[in-house]
Amino acid sequence: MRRDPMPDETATMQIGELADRTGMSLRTIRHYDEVGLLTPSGRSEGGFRLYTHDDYLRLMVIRRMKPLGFSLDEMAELLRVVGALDAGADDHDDEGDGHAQATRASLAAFVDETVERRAKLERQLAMADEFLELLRARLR
Amino acid sequence: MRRDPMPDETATMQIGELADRTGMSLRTIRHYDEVGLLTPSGRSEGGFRLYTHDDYLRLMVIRRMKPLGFSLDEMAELLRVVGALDAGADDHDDEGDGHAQATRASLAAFVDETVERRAKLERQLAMADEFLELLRARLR
DNA sequence: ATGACATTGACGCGGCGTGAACGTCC
DNA sequence: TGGACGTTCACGCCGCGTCAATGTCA
Repeated sequence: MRRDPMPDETATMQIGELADRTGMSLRTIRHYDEVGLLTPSGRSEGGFRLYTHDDYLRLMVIRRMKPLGFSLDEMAELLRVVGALDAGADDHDDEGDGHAQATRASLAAFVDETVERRAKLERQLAMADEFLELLRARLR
Repeated sequence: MRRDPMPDETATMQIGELADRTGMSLRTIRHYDEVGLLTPSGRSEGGFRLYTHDDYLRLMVIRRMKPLGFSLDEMAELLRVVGALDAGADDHDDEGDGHAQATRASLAAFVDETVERRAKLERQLAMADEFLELLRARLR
């Protein structure tokens, strides 16, 4: 009934290592815990936050979302939706389950939002270029 | 001794029109006044802020800088430098004036900063794309 | 016992959003 | 005289940065 091969099945790391590997600050990671965006999978006896590889993956997803300007709440919601979709991935063939339907729908909505935000990012890049032109013109 | 042609030399507008034309909120424009980033060129008898076309241009420059994530203080400083450079534009040929030299130098520094920030924006765009891929993979 | 690493408060800050109460007047 | 437009407080919010005092132990 095992699934993964076996390399370091239960390996965990503490906040410092997670910070190094993701490039996020300690404070940021703790803040994500405070608001429930990224809750450590465990704690040591003494109370140290312990993060698994999955936690790491989750944080990397969050990191990729950041530039799009989603609020922490929105990120949490999106991750919840994706998770729900994965959880129900082993459903029977075309078993209606309108529940999963709704999940897919809201994910699709997120995709649309993301596309819009991506477009905005591109416009910002264009503005940045205009600005650079402007500055360089001054320098001759 | 006139310089500009003559269309509406002294025309001014109040904050609402400026907001419409630049796409910035009233609150934002007022805030820029509060912190000294964009001070209205005049006030009406009753105290209404009056903006000139130059004020409009300045705000448009600010707007283009925003995506780069400069702080309001940095923007003010940059605009000051550019202004100083323009003011001294009618100096004699190669008149040393090490003062203007310094101004050009700090402008060049700003250009470098801007290039870096632009690069960061591009990296963010790349992350956004990675994220979109990720989402779409979930949707099949 | 020491140092590297962690913990929980708690305050601060930038850049506005959002009223409320009130004055102006393109 | 009314309505559209403006004014000045002033508090609120988000996403952390930055101490400070203290505890843990990969």
